[in-house]
Amino acid sequence: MSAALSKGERTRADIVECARRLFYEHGYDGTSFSAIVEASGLVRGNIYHYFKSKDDILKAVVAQHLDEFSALLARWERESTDPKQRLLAFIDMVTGRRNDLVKYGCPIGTLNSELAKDRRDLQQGARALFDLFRTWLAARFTEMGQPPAAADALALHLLGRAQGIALIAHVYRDAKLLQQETAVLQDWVKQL
Amino acid sequence: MSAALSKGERTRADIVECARRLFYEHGYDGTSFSAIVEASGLVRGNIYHYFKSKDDILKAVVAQHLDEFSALLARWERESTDPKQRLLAFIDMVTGRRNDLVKYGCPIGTLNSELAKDRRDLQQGARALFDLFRTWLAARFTEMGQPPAAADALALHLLGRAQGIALIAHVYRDAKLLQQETAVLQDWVKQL
DNA sequence: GTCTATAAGAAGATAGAC
DNA sequence: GTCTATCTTCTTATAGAC
Repeated sequence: MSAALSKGERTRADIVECARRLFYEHGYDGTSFSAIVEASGLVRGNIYHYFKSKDDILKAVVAQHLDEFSALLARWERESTDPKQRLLAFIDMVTGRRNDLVKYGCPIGTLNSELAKDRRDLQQGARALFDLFRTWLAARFTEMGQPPAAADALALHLLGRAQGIALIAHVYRDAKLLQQETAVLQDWVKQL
Repeated sequence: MSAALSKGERTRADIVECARRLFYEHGYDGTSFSAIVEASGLVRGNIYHYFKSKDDILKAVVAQHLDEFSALLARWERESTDPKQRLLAFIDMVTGRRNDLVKYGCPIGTLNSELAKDRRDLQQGARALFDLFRTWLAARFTEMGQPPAAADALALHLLGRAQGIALIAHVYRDAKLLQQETAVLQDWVKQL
């Protein structure tokens, strides 16, 4: 439950939301500052009033992602107490977002992949999004009786499988491939 | 066995090799034309004598990749007639290249991932690199008695697993994670 | 908090001399 | 085939009026 936003806070949130969508659809480097200007309906100077640089906007976008995914993970924990069901909720997210995944790839994976090559400073922040899922998934495997090291390995395994599926589906722009592979991943979870 | 190259052909090949390395290490968009100029030791105008645009250089880089990977696949076919051993050769490539994979990601995966967002024209050419492996891997599953549709699905599954491993290892810059996950993938192949 | 104007540099690409 | 010089456009960022 968040408090009502002041005008300034609303403007700031609007900028972050526009940037989040543009960064996802076109990549960080592929999104010019002017594109954010146009999408937000504001003017250049105004945006610089809220953020001192484009890098700064990305940091806010990553923070927003962290908030939203944290809320999602909390919801999955509320919706079921069975660790397997919780893991399946993770896979359901992948199938549920298949249209965007096919068009733009995984928002976390493509962002980290882009930043990892030449913007390691920014990637370090974006990697927190991986850590969020990695930790949460590992906790589910711990619930299933796995010791810590094995739980972390299984979490990374699942995360990697999901990333591979998203990448292949993105490269081939094919939702059927995504469905086909998530089914295999579901079977893997069920037989654990 | 290739014929000796003329001076012009050598210069052209040098440009492609410099660009290939830069595109891999810094991404396509992250590599400026000036960077290719400096790395090749030539001057701007000279490079434009061989390629009419930066996009054109990328197409030549993709073509070179296709040549090299085709040669690699042919070698794996010579080195063993057992389909499982051939699949394991594919995984051995991943572990063998772990240092570069950790630092720069998969040359095929990161290139396609970058281009798929906003340069679909170029990505279409780069996707041929995925098709090369997809077709070759599917042929191995066919050798193992799988019908065509299943062989293709298994090929994409293996390709996706390898991509996921490369991405995770790249994001965390961790060769141990790569080793850990390739071991799991080897086990999967062996139990087929 | 909003806006205009502009700085300062880097990008890809071209023309034309040698 | 090699080179210098330049064009145009786009980039992020800033200064300062209102």
